[in-house]
Amino acid sequence: MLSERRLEVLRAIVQDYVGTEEPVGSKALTERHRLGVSPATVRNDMAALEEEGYIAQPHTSAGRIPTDKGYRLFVDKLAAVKPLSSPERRAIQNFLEGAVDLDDVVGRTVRLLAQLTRQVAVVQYPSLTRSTVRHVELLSLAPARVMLVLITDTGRVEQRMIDCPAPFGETSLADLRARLNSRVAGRRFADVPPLVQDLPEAFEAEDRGTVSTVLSTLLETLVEETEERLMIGGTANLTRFGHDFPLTIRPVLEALEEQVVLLKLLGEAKDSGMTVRIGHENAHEGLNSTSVVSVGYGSGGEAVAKLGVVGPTRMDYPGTMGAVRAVARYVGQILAES
Amino acid sequence: MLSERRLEVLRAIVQDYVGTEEPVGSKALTERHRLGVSPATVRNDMAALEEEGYIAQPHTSAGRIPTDKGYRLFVDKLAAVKPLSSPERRAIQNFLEGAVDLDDVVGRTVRLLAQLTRQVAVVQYPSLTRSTVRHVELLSLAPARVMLVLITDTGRVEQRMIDCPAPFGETSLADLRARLNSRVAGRRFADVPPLVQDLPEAFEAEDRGTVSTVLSTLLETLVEETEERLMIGGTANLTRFGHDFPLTIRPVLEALEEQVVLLKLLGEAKDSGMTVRIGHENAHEGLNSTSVVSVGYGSGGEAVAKLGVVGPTRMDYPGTMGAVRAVARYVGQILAES
DNA sequence: CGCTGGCACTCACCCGGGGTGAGTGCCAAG
DNA sequence: CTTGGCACTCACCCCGGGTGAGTGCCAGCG
Repeated sequence: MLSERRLEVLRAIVQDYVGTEEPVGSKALTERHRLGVSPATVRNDMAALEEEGYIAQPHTSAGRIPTDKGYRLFVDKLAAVKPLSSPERRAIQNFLEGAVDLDDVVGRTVRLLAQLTRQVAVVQYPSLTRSTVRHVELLSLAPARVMLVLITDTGRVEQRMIDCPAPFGETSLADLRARLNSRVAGRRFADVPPLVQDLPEAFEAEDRGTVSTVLSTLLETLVEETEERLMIGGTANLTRFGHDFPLTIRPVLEALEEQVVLLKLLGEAKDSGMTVRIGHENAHEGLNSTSVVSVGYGSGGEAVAKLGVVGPTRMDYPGTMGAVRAVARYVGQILAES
Repeated sequence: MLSERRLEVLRAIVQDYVGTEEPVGSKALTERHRLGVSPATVRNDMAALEEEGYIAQPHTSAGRIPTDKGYRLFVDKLAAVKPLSSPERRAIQNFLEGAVDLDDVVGRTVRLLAQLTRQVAVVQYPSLTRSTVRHVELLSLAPARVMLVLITDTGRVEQRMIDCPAPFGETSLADLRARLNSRVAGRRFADVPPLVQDLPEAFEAEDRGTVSTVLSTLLETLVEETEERLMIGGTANLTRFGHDFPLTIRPVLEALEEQVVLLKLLGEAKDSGMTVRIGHENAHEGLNSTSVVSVGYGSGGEAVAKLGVVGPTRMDYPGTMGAVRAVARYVGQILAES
């Protein structure tokens, strides 16, 4: 177990390194932090910390920098989430309140988060699995061609084109539309399948094939669209990454272009509470020198999606966590109101 | 007027510089191109080209690099668009044919273009202005609340929530829906306004307010959504930009995040044929060291949107132009089929 | 036993200088 | 107009010494 002071030394190292981006030495530490001990003592502590793997030196006779393990200890034990100032909070609220539709909410959120943290922001669209159906619409575009439109309570609209096995009359269509809506409107996606299972039986034999096709398309949509979309922003902040750009930044940009990777990234995070994944804790190789701070957000008490930021492992964790948490809360509020 | 040979020298300089990314000198030129003259002669030509502003030297006693003006002359007079090889063409077609919906088409196109050109690709969603209305749907969500859904021939769906000034019955709604569709279905957006102007007159006095509201919302949607969306990809290719990254890449990333900037960028391009904007020809400051190659694409003979790539002024123009043109053609085909 | 000051050592970083070579401009001759 | 020759420039590379921040170790002190 590390002594109290050694933890204090680690905290000081992390703070200084995050500020200066340069390896920090024993003398500088004692000057900038009131540790109450001499550089020599700090050196001993540093040797111990290095022994335990919390810090490392880039080359002999240079200062120390925190390792992933060091950052991990820092965020777990040493860092308090830093709340935002009240002007900042007001700014957030004002900025988000101007949104006119879901795309706009997500767009504003991503820009806001990128600006607040000065890092890359990632915001997942509210997920459909936990959403409810607001309305299902069926349109006849041709005798044997129907368009299915699904509207969710989060304001998302999905459409599908359906080729029917047999011509389908306007009256049958209206009938199906009415029955469908009375059964599924207001229901959660996951609850829909059993509710519509027996619907074909209510129709004439000649229409049953079409009804089944429509239903299976609907269920498909519910499942497929659980594969969520997301928006990213603030990639320009990657240029503040380090001095050794090309090699560092490239894999990150590549990873950020793969929505699949990002979705997996957010998916790996805990469903409730804030998650911080540091450096090599991220499965994706390109993100081994980045940290991901993410949190769920939602309109009610329940989280419907996640948002977060991606930045260098050398980031201001307390500040970033504070910003992420605050933004998530306000977005939740906005969604609940609309 | 520049002599034939001097133009040839300029072409050689552009080609070599694009290949090596290093200033090119007189001796290297004569060695790599069969110009039939000595380095000394080339030096004279280079001096003349520099005098005219087509090339410049980064510092005294270094080779020359083309200026924006030099590239301009190159693409206007000296470069032939390079057609793709037939395996490439087949690959394009195969890749695009797998698309399942509009988002997918655009997504695939952007990835394809980024990969082919190894640059940043920008693809605009098919625009609504030149599209036609496939169907307008009205849904009653509450007595005085209607949802308007607009479906276009390119497969795009837009929805708007409308608060009615007075309750609106199902029968009136059905009536309006029918009249609306019979008038506007199949029409181009721009032609819609005069066609619906007199519609309120066909309704009872109590419903006229609502009908007007619905109509104005529809017209608003047509106009507003002319503000087009777009998708970008291949930003990781920016890392191949130059050796002096941070300063070059940052403004470009910033510009790429602003959809408005990109839309303006594509908007400035000619409506028909390929447009190449080189370096300072781009209004936006952040893109002063980039070139933009763009072209319109569409399902019929007419262009409904644009796509293009953004890359360093030092790019392979013939190859890039060939790829852009080919992709635009195939996307047009795909859109026409669906 | 832990803290402290002292001390020798390491090593990245910062010059300054000579050498090298690619490239240039100019000129006189073909 | 082209060409070979020539002197000149200057970015780049490499080398070597000086500097300073930082380290590890150790002996002494509370």
